[in-house]
Amino acid sequence: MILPVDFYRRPTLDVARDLIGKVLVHKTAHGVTAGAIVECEAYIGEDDPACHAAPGPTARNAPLYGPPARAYVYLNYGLHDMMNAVTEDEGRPAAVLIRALEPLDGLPLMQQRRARAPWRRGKPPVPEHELCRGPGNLCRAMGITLSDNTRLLTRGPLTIHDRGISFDDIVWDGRIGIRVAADRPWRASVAGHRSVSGRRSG
DNA sequence: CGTTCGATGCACT
DNA sequence: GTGCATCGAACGT
Repeated sequence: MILPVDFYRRPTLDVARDLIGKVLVHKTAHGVTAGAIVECEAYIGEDDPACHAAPGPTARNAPLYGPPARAYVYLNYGLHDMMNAVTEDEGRPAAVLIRALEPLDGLPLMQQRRARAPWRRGKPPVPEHELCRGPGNLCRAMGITLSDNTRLLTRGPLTIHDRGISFDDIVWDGRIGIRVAADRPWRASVAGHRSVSGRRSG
């Protein structure tokens, strides 16, 4: 079942929690890839210094101000595409950053896309649980790029589904990789899952 | 085990 | 010109 628009039109922390275990699906000419979300982060409003809406409306962050259930994709560090799901009502800029997936479908295609990265040339294949570990890596493995920005997530090539997967032990931590407001516990992840980014404990 | 640092493109000031 | 919601290699314990 594809998640309806009303799934996203809710408080962003609720959406982030409920996105854990949901399945991101991308269909392209090369084939279908899919993975279960095991890590994501909430970015909520102009009062959140780490949210792209903090400076107020700009050309880049316009999708955050738009209606929910759309993708907000942007380029970071000149190298990595980042994919968010826009949440809450139009005019309330907020989104959930998808940070890691457990690969489910199209693993060979994921492998192929990861191997095509310039810095991976001539390197051994990526282990399965690392294919979609980290926001930049998952976009590369899934073939998600800037051209998917503003796309509706309720139909078309890029969708998020409920396949009845659920994880126990969902934990909240501070968001990763930001230099401001890193103390807000707005990062949801599956405890101990091998595809979750950041420090591994064993 | 840990920390540092370069690659790389574009939005924003 | 500056600074990223990163990745992974290189180096120091």
